[in-house]
Amino acid sequence: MGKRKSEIEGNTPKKIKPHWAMGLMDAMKDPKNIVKSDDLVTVIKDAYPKAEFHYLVIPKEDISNLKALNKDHVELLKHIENIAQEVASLEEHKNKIFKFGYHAEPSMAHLHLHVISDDMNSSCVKTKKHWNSFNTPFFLNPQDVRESLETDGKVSLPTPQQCKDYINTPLHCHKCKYEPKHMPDLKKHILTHL
DNA sequence: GTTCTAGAAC
DNA sequence: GTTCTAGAAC
Repeated sequence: MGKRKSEIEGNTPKKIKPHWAMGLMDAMKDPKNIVKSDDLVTVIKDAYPKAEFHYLVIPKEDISNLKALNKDHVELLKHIENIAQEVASLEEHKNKIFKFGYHAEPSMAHLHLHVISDDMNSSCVKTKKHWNSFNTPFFLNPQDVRESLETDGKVSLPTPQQCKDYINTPLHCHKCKYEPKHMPDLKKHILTHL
């Protein structure tokens, strides 16, 4: 293995978050985004929903991402999952199916659990990455995340290469065997499952 | 994360 | 010629 570019150039390998990655902080503070909150978490609507309903459950404790978790956070994760289930069960979501997951490599700082209806029917879904981040193993099951934390004291994550492969997986419908030619094709196709 | 757009794909 | 996607953004 060759040296990484950052090492060759003598840069610090530690990544610095760009300003846009801090967006959840501000979104969390703005009352108009807040769906519900308690001592431990805030639930907001995703600013660019990737389905008809799309929420984020965010702990108030400053946790950057899954890598920052330890066994002391297991109860918090259980709480996050419970709140996610509560939000999904709201009356306005009657007859909707929801799924829950953490992105393996989130773009935004601050731990957040996605609570998203399974229709994927949204004008904000535009790219293969959008699609695959919710419809491949890039979308991590919350129980699996919590159980690996309980067992190992840290969250078991796919490697960066596995993440790339998940995101670059050829497009496929999440409800049937259909393999679309491209995103506009897929976006038309999913309307048949509504 | 989004926006924009060059050039690939058709 | 138009549609679509992938990569830069100071």
